[in-house]
Amino acid sequence: MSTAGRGLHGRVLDTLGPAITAGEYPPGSVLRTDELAQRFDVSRSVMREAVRVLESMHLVESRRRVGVTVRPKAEWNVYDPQVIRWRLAGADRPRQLRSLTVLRSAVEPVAAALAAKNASAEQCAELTQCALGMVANSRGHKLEEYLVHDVAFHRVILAASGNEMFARLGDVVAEVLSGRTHHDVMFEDPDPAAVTLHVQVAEAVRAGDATRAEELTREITVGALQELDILAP
Amino acid sequence: MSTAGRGLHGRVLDTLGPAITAGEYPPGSVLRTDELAQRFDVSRSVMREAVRVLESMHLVESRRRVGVTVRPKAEWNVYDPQVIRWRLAGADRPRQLRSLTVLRSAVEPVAAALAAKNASAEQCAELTQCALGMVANSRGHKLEEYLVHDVAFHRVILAASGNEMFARLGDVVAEVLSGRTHHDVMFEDPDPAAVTLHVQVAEAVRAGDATRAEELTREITVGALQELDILAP
DNA sequence: GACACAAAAAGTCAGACTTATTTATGCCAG
DNA sequence: CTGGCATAAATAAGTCTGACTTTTTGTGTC
Repeated sequence: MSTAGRGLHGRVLDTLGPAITAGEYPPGSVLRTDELAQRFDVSRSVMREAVRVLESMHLVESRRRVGVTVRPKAEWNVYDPQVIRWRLAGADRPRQLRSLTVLRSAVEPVAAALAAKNASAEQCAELTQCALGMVANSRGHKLEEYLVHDVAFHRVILAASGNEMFARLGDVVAEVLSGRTHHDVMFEDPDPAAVTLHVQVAEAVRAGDATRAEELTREITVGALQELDILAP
Repeated sequence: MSTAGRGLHGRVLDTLGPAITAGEYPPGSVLRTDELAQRFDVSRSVMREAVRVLESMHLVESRRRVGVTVRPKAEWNVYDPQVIRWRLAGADRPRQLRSLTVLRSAVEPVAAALAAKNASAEQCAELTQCALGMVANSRGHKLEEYLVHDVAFHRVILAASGNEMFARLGDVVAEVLSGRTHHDVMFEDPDPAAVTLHVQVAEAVRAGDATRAEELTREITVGALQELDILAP
């Protein structure tokens, strides 16, 4: 996955992208194309292509006579899937995971409400399949199988909302869920209450009950927030 | 604004980007770098940089021996500000505006709730200033002045939430509000009820009342949805 | 049907040249 | 001597060209 070896400029990005997003170069740092080309042992043309990509992500700004300057974090295109992956792979992974989980808590309930209104018969069936798959793997250390169905479930909800902006957050949710299972807090088996909620959401969507689907999904996301101790009582 | 004349490759993107996002090239269409370079009268190096940028936006995919193929809309990085601008400038502007408004309706209430908890004294003051500016320009055909304060208001809310993902949606909200004033439905003067709601949100945030700030903001975004006839009663 | 060959297009590189921008210089006036 | 302004130099990105490499696909032959 990720940029992969898609050409030499991809290799350069694989090390330069994570370095910048990790904050190794403070905002305002100046890099020179020629120097970078030497450092990575590539031609200037290749390095220029890499810089152009970083520039399109608003990670850097290239100006004549001054060089390639690193932009402050506040200007980065933090919704770029590549940037998200780089940051999740880096040191501030926990902070990133929190931001994304909060975003989920805002978006998914609304998406579920829309899905209840717009989901096709196929999508309803798929949703039920996913929920059943979660139930089937909710006990007995089958975390990987559970994760697959969990990710699929949320992807279907977001896609069924009919809103393309929501649909494109499927990858983000997948990263968050995957991260929770693989790196962060994840108990032996998933919370049975959460599993039940997913089943109920599938039912609500099939029944076309937008309010109920939204409320149930909100409970799911609240649970995700609590797992990360995001809560001000 | 936008990519501007930032080099020759920027010029190329200014016409190629809008063309692709407008759907002029159906998904799967094949472009050849050399041909494009000739068409735009630039060198292959410049053309390659432009293609790299389009590739990083997931608008196209470059493969050896086959060429530069246009990706299906579902794979585009629709959160890229540049892509958003291109699409807003094109034919499916109405659809795009609807998608973004729905996104707003999901995000802004949650952001307001967080802002009530996290906003600094300066941000509270700024928020009140914006609300007052909206009131002052709510009557007498001062739409431009009103817009400025409206945009600033929502930017402060999103920034004060303390969540970077929310904060980066400031530009998106600005585009939506600006679009509403300049191109789409906008009555002689803003809805007085909406103006009042903004003032009340500012008060709620200052008072630290998260629930009230969230509910009031939800009313604002519901109004925005109604303006675009997004409602299934 | 398997394998080898040929064509096509992107990918890479090296070097020369252009252009914009910043900084330093130097001149004249106050 | 100092301040400001025009001019010149230095610098790094930007651009172009042409030759070469590599990968992938399609084709044709055995």
